[in-house]
Amino acid sequence: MTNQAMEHFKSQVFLILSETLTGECISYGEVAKRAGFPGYARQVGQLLKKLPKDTKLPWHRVVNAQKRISFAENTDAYLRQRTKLEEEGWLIVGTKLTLQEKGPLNKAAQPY
DNA sequence: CTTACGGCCCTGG
DNA sequence: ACCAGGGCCGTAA
Repeated sequence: MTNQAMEHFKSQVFLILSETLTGECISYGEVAKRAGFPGYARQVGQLLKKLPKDTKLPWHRVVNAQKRISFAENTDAYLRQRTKLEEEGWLIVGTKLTLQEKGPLNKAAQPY
């Protein structure tokens, strides 16, 4: 991939990210696909990894294709993501943690 | 439910 | 040029 393509890819990823709303979640592969680079899921991960910790982008809304957080449970990165997702209405369960099945909330953000 | 494998494609040593 | 290692993915057992 040329540098220019990378730049494009990068900006597309950030754009897509900025467009994912509260209560939604998207997979790495899906982001790559929408960005016009199917198969570049791992690159998406690498980009997110470099985001400044004070970023406004909702990096936590990106999970793997199995709807699981892609961090080991013991890590703090895992904890940060989990906390954020729970704040947005997601239910995270089990030792291996799974995200709630029913897609984007739409009307779900409100607890009751 | 779980692990194992092959394929994926950039980074950094 | 080589190689190892990732915020991955799909399939198969």
